[in-house]
Amino acid sequence: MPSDTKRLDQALREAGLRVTRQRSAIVEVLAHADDHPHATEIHRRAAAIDASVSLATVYRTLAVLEEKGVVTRLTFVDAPARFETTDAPHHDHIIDVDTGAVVEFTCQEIERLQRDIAAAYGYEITSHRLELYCRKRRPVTAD
Amino acid sequence: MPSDTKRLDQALREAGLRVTRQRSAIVEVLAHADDHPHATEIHRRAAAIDASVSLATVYRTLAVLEEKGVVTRLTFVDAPARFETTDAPHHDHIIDVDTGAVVEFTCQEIERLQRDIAAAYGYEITSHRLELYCRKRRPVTAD
DNA sequence: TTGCATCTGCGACCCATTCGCAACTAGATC
DNA sequence: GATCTAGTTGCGAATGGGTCGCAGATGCAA
Repeated sequence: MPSDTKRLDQALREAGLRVTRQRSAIVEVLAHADDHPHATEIHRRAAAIDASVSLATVYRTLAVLEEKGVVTRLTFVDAPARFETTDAPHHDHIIDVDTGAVVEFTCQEIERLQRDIAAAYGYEITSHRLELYCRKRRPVTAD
Repeated sequence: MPSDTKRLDQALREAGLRVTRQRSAIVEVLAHADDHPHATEIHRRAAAIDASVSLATVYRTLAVLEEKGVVTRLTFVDAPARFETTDAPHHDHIIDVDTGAVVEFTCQEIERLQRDIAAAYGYEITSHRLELYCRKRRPVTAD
């Protein structure tokens, strides 16, 4: 039971939300996931903990947690939404187009440039999205 | 009839595709659009030129043009896909969250940083997406 | 233990997008 | 210009991620 589980359970409680069996199962799954699963996958895993968890409840719980800022929804190109716990303050993503793997990264320099650009057009950034769809570089061989 | 229309018509022909009334209407709409319309809006406008254009054909034509690299599909958060002609080599987008307006911008510095980051993780970028969801800055007033 | 507002499962529904299919047509060939 | 046929089309049904309404279940405060 990582502290993440408690943290998320706590988040539910603090938000004035009831801690139900279903929500606990979902939160447990999120706390253990390190692979940005999508809703159906979260449902599959949560159902393994508590068979009564329905997909609708998974979506509802994810929506609630997202609203509370505890979970972040990632919407990549041509794919169902994926989810991650909001533990790190902010980061962007590299998506391996071959495997679907997701790598997180941060770059303060880019963040700064973004703010500058927005400001230049008279805007303030409310949120942003930076995704690099990538392919593993072939290791350098003697061919 | 801007040259864009001819360019797109040409693209159809060069790609070995037939230039039909429907496609001409759709291409005409795209050539004139400067507001990144979504499929339904493109359909509405194309139907005004040729009432026989169906929504299915709009989607099919957009898919074909996208495949040929003549049109780019923009998939923003919580919104149907929008489309733009691929005239400028590359740019990213600022989306006004209040009005839905889209502003294009480029930043070579960010492009470079992206490549560096991907490389640091052993990746090559195949495509990327950078969107700034923004709100107009309140003009400075004496409050 | 009770009371009830919050949650839940279920199945219907929504909305953007795609697909199957028979009818149509661009445009190469005669 | 008439013919031929593979590429296109409109229609309506299907798909798929996600949401909703409702009646029944259940945290949890009292």
